[in-house]
Amino acid sequence: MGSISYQRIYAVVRQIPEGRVATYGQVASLAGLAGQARQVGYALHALPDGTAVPWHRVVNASGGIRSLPGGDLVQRGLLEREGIRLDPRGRVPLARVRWAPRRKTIR
DNA sequence: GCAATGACGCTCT
DNA sequence: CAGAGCGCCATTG
Repeated sequence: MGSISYQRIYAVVRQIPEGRVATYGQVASLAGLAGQARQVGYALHALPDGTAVPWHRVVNASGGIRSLPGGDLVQRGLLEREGIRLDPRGRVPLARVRWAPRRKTIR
């Protein structure tokens, strides 16, 4: 792993429970990187496959998915498998599945 | 060390 | 609702 920031981000993402999602900005704040939503995306992009980090539970502020070309389909599938139905426009209903952090994270 | 890049976010048009 | 512009800053060449 390249940097400590990445570890902070992974630590937060790893705490997102099944059936729930968080936005990049949200993760950034929880990781102590408020305003650096980009870094979160960057970190997840560099995330090696097979890691215990539920990267698919992280979406952008609009509930939309982007990720890699074609990778968005994978993420969509993983989310639906957790019971998260996507909107007609292919977006996550944040109003219902947005993860509410337990105080200091880590329960 | 500098310049370009980027799984984003927010505001204005 | 779509597009454009600006901010924020670690990682990379």
